[in-house]
Amino acid sequence: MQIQQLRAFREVARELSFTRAARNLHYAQSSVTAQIKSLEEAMGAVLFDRSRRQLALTEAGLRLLPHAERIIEITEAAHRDVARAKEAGCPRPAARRIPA
Amino acid sequence: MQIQQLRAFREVARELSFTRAARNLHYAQSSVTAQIKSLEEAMGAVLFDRSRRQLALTEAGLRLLPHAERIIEITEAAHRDVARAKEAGCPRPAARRIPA
DNA sequence: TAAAAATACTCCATAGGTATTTTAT
DNA sequence: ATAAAATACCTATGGAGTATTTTTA
Repeated sequence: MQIQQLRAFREVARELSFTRAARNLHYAQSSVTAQIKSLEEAMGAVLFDRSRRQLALTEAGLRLLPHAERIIEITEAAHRDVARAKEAGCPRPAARRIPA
Repeated sequence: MQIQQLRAFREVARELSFTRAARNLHYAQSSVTAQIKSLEEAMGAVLFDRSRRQLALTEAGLRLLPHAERIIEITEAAHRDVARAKEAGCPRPAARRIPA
């Protein structure tokens, strides 16, 4: 499971379209297809029902989605927090006491 | 930022040793070094203070760690939840209505 | 017919390994 | 002198693209 794949997954889930998701994320359509397929293999489950015209999340996909969103949120928070470490004065990293 | 890198990062943070982390995760030492370096580039910050004998987390590393742990936890929860979708009866995925 | 997804293929980047060198005690 | 981390190097896998085919309405 990769964060990048989760972002593609979330976008496809939102758009219910591989093609539109690809456009939004600046990927080729085939690349999004490959990312979802790879994610499905990692999860051991099919995430989208492709059998009808209108794409739909499967049970497994529905279960994965909130976790994917949470992970993406946390990665963003992590980036923000780490970026803030640069502003904050931290003269000697090793000298810091670890907050409980 | 990749989940795999976060796992390596967490292990190095725990062991305060690239070598031991590599052993624990069944990687070559150079591979862990590369993963951390790549993560550091992704985060735009040095995560470990390598200047002394005893490895230590930097300010940025300290800030990243709880996020890394959280993300790893969620990936595990995601796997569990998706796996449970297989036991649970889900007769026709497409028939499900998407919860608002 | 027309759209969207899947597939075939190509290319290149990079992940991981082994072996070696550098560094810090 | 000795651990440990960094580096050099090599290989193979896979990620991303273009072009094409298949599928479904």
